[in-house]
Amino acid sequence: MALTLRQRNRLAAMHHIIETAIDLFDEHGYTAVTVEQVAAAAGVSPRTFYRYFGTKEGLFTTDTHAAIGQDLLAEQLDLDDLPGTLERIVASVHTAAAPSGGAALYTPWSGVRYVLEEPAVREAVYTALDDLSERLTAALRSTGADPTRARVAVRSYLFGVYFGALEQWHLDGRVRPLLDYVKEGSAVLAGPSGPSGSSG
Amino acid sequence: MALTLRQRNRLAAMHHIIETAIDLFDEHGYTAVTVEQVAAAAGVSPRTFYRYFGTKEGLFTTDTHAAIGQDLLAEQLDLDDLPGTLERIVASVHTAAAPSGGAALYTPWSGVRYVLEEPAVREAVYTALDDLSERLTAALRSTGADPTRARVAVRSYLFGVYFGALEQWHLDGRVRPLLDYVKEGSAVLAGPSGPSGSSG
DNA sequence: CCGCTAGATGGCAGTGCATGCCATCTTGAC
DNA sequence: GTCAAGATGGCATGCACTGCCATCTAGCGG
Repeated sequence: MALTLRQRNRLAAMHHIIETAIDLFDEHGYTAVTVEQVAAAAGVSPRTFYRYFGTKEGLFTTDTHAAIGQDLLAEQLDLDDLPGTLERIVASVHTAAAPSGGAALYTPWSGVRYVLEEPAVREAVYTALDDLSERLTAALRSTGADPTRARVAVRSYLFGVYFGALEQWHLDGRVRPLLDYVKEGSAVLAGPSGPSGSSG
Repeated sequence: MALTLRQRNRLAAMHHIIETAIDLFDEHGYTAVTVEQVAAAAGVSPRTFYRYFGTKEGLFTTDTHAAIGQDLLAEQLDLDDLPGTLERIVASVHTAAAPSGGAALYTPWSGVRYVLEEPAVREAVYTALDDLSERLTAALRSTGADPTRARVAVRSYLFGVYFGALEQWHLDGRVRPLLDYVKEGSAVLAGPSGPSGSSG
């Protein structure tokens, strides 16, 4: 591992705070639980909480394994095939969340409910998607793509296909695989008749 | 007019507060100006400011002519032709903002800079788009459209085409008409080859 | 084993956003 | 003129978040 002891302790503490916070949220509701209460329950000071996550919503938007996440994205990214990239990443995260052999390092689905149902968290996630959009748009433009086309395509896949599929998957009770929704969403944009709603 | 005296006074006061606020923002910056300062400069109490706009960012997301806005949307809305709907609304707002004969009731472009450049405002606008997405998705579903297809299509047009076009238009210095960007954005989604970035 | 340096943490005070409550004032109907 | 309803202001409060400084700990060299 390329992480020092301090870095590993930090990540462990962050995961502990996240799990403690979600337990409190499940019991009392997101808005009713204060950052001070989360920090106290997790055994850290509020000041440290803010140093870790920046904001209360940062619990859901901070990439707690930034190194891994960056590697995964860089590894799967294909700017000429955005739907394929999205599907591969969703597939990777999904298998990682349901491990068959090793221990799950991190279960990213425990907080999805708050991402979709809590307005403040949802808002923060939009900002995170916004940041990612900007980076991907810049990357796509560096390959020679038209600025407007690049911007619209990236944003449509992230805010439209990805977030839309995630929400519909959640609303439907998480029965069918998320990947099915992502594929159907990609088909909406790539379909020969365009994304007009008249073909439902 | 269908508005009572109280309603007209309220709208006039809101417009006055908005203009006062933007003047202060232009001079000192958005974050450096407090709600208390805006309220004092506009001659109202902070409590009234919050009753009008809900939040500081509500200055940019509150529809100050809700009745007119709703009429416009309902009038132009065609669920079978989302790109056409978007283009007609953009065209309407643009002509309203550059009046040739009568006086401009409202200039919606004075605050666009903050919508795109100020993170807190941008975030709030995302939530406003999110609300609109939900309403349009519900309307589209009521026509028999597939849930996932409806959700992805609406969100792609609002977050991808509309917001993306607005941002690129702003980044390019607002030289070409916004409508051009919207049309190009719509073409990205409706194009025969799909929204992949390889055709730039 | 002992200090030293740098980074991490905690405590504290302060600011600003936002809301609830109640008193006061204005509007508009009778 | 009277009265109810609505709009406004002032006050108190809670919570998110930040800057500042003191303290503690990890990790390294002697």
